[in-house]
Amino acid sequence: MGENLQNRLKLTKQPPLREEVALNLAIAASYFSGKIEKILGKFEISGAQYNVLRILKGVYPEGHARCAIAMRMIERSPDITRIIDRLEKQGLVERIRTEEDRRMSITKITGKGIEIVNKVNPLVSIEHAESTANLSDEECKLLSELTEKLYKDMG
Amino acid sequence: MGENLQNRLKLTKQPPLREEVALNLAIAASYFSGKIEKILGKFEISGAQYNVLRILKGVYPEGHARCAIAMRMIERSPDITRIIDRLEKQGLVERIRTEEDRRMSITKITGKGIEIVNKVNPLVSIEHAESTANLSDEECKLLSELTEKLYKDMG
DNA sequence: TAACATTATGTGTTGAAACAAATATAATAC
DNA sequence: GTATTATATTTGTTTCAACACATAATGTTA
Repeated sequence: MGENLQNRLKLTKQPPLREEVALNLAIAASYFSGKIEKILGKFEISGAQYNVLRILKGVYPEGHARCAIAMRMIERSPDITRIIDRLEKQGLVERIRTEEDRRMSITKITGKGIEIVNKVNPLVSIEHAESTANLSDEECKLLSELTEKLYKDMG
Repeated sequence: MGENLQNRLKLTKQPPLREEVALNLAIAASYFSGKIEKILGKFEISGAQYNVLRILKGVYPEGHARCAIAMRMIERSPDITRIIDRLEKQGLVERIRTEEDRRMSITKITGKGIEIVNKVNPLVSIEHAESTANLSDEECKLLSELTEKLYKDMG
């Protein structure tokens, strides 16, 4: 067992290899998201909200239906409606009802929403660079490949 | 960019290397925790609760103070008290007030708690093995080392 | 075209997380 | 030995997430 895991969780006995990976992955990811949420807190948006804004900015000036957003979320959330509700209340997105399919409500990012993402993105980039400073480019690529392999054929 | 990431998030342009790592890490970890929480749901406990039980089982028949538990959590939670409240209500842990330091409340896992962990652990092990089936032992070790490097010198 | 299934979103409710402030005890400094 | 500071936990409050169910529109099929 690595000494970092040992220090972090104060484990007394060596966990099986495939449990150790899972633990390390969870710790690393939680560490990352904590850093990012701290940045987002300054702008009074949550990680989930930022995720939605990031997705909508990608298709601006078009919008996305709720289910299209749900598919693209990093952490899948069953309750996009409420996340959009809050973003709408803050004036960061707007809902549009289309005539083609009146079930759908298309959500579009507003100018104010774009502005926030434009302010947040560089800070997030810097944080990512700093958080991964212990890894070389080669190691980053390797880590990307290994994690992608993990979720490859999962629903 | 790997095609798995491409498929999962439907990205149109290549993100910078160090953002790609962060995305992949978050997706993989979320995938893992989703699988585990599905198992835990059958026993009506949350991931955080299981985490506490796992920690307390490690020191049984002794217990831990609240802050000792907090330090050992995989995802750091500012609100262990409430998690313990709920576990206590379910009869899975008990609180003991020690005479040495009357500020502290020592939490100990009960027999019923141990029973649940003993039922859950094998299922979690199997899930971990299945979830990492795409990786060889060597790749698992590598992934462990890389993720440990990430959170190494972080608070 | 009426009936049924499917898809897309919204609502109601309950339980849990986040953050700040409060309480209680212990350790330290003077 | 009292005042101050630090530590350990709990409580209050507000916001957020999860789950099931409800509503509405579309698609499909006899």
